[in-house]
Amino acid sequence: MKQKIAQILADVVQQLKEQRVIPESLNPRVNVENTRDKAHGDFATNLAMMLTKAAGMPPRALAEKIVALVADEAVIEKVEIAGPGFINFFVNDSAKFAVVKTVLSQQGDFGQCNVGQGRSVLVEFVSANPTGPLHVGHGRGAAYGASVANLLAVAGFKVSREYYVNDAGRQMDILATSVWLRYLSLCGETFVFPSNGYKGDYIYAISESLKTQFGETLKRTALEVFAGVTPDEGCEEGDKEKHIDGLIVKAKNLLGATHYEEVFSAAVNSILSDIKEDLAGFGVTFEEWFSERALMETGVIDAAIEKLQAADKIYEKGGALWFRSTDYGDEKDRVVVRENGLKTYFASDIAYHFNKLERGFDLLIDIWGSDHHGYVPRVKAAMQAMDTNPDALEVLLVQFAILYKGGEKLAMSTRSGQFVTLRELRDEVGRDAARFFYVQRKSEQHMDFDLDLAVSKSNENPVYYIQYAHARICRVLVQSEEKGYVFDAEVGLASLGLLESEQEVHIATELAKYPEIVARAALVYEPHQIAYYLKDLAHALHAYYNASQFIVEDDALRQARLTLISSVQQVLKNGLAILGVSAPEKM
RNA sequence: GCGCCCAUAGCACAACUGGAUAGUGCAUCGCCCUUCUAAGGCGAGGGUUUCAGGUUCGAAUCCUGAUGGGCGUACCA
Repeated sequence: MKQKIAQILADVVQQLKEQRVIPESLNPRVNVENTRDKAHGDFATNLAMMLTKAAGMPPRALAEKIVALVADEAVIEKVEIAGPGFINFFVNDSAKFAVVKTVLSQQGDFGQCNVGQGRSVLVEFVSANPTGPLHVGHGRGAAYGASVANLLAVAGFKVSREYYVNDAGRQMDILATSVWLRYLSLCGETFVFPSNGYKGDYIYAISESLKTQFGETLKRTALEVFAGVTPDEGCEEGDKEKHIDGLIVKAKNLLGATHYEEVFSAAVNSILSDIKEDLAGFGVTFEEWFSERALMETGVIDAAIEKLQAADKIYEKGGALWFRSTDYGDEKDRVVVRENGLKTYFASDIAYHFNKLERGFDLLIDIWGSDHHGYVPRVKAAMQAMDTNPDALEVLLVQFAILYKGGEKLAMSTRSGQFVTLRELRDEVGRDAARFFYVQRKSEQHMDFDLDLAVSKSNENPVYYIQYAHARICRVLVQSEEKGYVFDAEVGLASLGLLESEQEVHIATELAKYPEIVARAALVYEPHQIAYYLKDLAHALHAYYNASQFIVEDDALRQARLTLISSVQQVLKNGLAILGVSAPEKM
């Protein structure tokens, strides 16, 4: 309907050009909007106001000229000029109900569009280091990323979801060493655990399975482990960083490469499989778990550095290799290979993003915590230096959720082991409520997450309001059957003309908005728009439910009403699916 | 210091990306269950969109400045 009006207006613009009211060269964007106030009709355009300058006449006068040119269409009841020069279109009620048939014939496909034009997109999200369980801070990125991916898929993109696994580097060595030290405790050794080690309970769990698997073959005495290592902080001349690094070296030397590797992979695999399970339980799945180690071992990183060297984008200073990111507007140049010969995380990332494009994706979407925002310019710089288009990368930043409990702000640190895990949140409020809660707001908006509220008053979560609307429809349809009525959508569709109440017309109007909401939300990566839309649609349904009885004796009227609400049921289901929320048949 | 993000009702957030009288939920107050689930509906109150300028037919939205908050500014990951 909206497109139809846009088409009519485009024709009008053409005629205005022929009449030389506006210059031939002008190509105005024709805006058609859904009106907020029904007094303004169903659709409105600001065309007259936009062209007022080019035409050299006041907006209302131009509007009159435009209205005179609008072709007669059966679906349009009347056209009015209002306010400063808006042109309002009033659509026939019967035309509004046409959407019901579309919904019922397209079913799960209703709302799909082709703004993606089949372009392939890689959505990388969560990508939390496998050094511990996911906490509620990761939850937002997970819920947002999964919804964005679903949204893009519905909007006609070919979507792949990927989790980048940082299974290399110092943090992983700290993890492996922490696990090994806990294992030594289990073997009866006593010592002070390093302040910079990982202290969560899950470390013990891994150590225990290590002990089950290897017995005491990995045991070394605390004396030989700590001999010659820089003391921990708190001691004289102590340094927590040097302390843990010293322990890592000792772990590697005392265990030997093979055994160290066994501890290392036991730790990573255990945590990673826990993360996978956790995310799956949250309804978040990935086509690919991309390993940083694999990137290193297959020489992709070295190849990337060589490519940059060949392009003269790398220089040496102070024993380290630097990338000239300032050539591309970054604040300063960045190290890719450190003085000690180790490559930085940034080096991996250059190679990783290059690799993504080499895999043939047209668009790359990275979802990062907003604390990484300073990282965007250097990655884009690298892409440019690698001779790829930096605009192919879209970085979506997600503000961290600030947790409150009992009015207090909660500090979160993986290292200290004191945090609320995503799993705990799910256990407390449930998957649906958590998924919905996270995507209710714009991603770059700060979010206050009051745990007490989430737990104690979970009924306040609007997700129940939407699910309730869906469940109500399901129950009505079931009860209609139980009363011996046979639902026949064909009869219902033929009888839609009987529907004329305010609530019924409103529902039809809402249903018709869904496809364009999806398209718009997808283009700007804003799943919260779907959440808000679903609230509106649920509200329209609840209002209707209270105003009219659906299961009535009059066969045609009953069929018409049931047809209308079953199309609402379908759209609620489609929308909730994008958000990863279930559509229960009863509550 | 410099850079990025944010600021809307008591609270948490929307506002079709520049449109008409700024909306929704919670909270507050009043009404509606012998009728398909009251996890619902109907209604009321609540605003100088942080402040000051600017751009134009028109600004919560764009520009400049100020104020307040978050984050970043590593040869960490």
